[in-house]
Amino acid sequence: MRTRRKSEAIDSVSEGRVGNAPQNTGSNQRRRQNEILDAAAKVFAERGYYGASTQDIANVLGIRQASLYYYFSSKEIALELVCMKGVEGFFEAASEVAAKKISASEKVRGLVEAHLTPLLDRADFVKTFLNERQYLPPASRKKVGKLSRAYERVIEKVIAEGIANGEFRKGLDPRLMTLALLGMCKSVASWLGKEDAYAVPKVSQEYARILLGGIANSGR
Amino acid sequence: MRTRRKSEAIDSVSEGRVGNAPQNTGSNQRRRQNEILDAAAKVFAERGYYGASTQDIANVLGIRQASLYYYFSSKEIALELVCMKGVEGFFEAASEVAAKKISASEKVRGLVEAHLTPLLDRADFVKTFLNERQYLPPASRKKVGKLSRAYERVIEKVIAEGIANGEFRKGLDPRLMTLALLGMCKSVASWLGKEDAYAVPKVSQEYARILLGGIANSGR
DNA sequence: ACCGGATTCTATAGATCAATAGATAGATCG
DNA sequence: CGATCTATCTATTGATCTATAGAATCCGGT
Repeated sequence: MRTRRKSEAIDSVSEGRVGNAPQNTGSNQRRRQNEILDAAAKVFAERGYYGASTQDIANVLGIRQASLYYYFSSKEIALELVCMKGVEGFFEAASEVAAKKISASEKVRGLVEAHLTPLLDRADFVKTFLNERQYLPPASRKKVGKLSRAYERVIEKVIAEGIANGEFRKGLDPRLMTLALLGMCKSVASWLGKEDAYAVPKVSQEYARILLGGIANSGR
Repeated sequence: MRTRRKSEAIDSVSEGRVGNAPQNTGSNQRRRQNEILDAAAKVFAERGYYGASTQDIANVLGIRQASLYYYFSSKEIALELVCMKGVEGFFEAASEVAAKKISASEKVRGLVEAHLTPLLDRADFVKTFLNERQYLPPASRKKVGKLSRAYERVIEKVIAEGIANGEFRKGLDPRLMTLALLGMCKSVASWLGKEDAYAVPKVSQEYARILLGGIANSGR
């Protein structure tokens, strides 16, 4: 069924309760919700939002497909939550780096590292955010996009700052540079773990170096 | 229906005939096939392979869903053809650049340009190749992956060559650098047309400059 | 041991999807 | 004018998908 809504099931995300389940005495429910989200993230990251069925998610958990709906009122809401968890932290981490009293170059290093580090422990959420957010319903996409754009603006500002203080070259376009940085980093999610010679610390170090100094042999 | 096959419909791609249609007197059929492919590419690029229905493709063309099967025996084959058309040319164009008698730096510039230029007139095919090839059935994925890896090797070789002749710095990892270049370029497909301040020539010039010299203000 | 809420299950609705079968309109050519 | 080929149509099949309804089970507290 594509669109049908009549019960009092909660459709939007609010106060951690997502769906029509009553709150529990302890935090068991919250814990279980996170397990379900983990499974959803895994399946979304692996097969894409439309390629993944709610049945697939249930299979990961070893429960029945319908049982998912005790926790989530729709597949779309699950996607929204996974995407939010995939993007949240990016803005904060980047803001922290940007606020530090270090050179713009060092900030760029920090930004790359901050972008790649979440791949270590939340890869499925990050990948889903990066690749599947386009399939969110408009309202959710707006919410996620807002966070996303704020994050981009932090990066742009660091670049602009570096240009202003002479650290970066004059003609550089902050927006285009931001897109370049994000593009480079985004693609890491797709091959990390497959290209097993490369782990996050090495990649972030090397990528930052490329962005800052290029590949040319300027030394000696 | 997911898997059903019993008629003599042609399942694999061979000699331009894809499906069970008899060949035409003229090239009308070939032309029509390309129109259908264009529509499929458009829809795949827009909504993803699983997010796009054969009905969507038919709607673009103004014909009935079932009519598509006169030209293509399955949705998967259409995806394979779109992906092949999206990747074909990359290897050749890159090989041409690599064979030129120019410096490695100029080759990198040429490689970036060669990667971004197809976005001008085949954006939907390229996007589908980049984002949807993962959903190909194993046999097709292998075929596409082969071309894809050959392309990557051309880039790696240019980088390695530049390191060997001292143009690029010593510690540089050709594979990682290739992934960086491809990542940067791949992401362009997702925002080109939306970030309307940037067109392909400007982007490829700027991206090549970032890769080669970085963003640092080394001059003066 | 029992009660009541929490959680999962069975069963099914209703919709959509890819693909097939066969009919039919249109063109081409004798 | 009739025959054949081309391209599209109508109609349908069977699978699969999201979501709902309501029954069954589990489990902690008393």
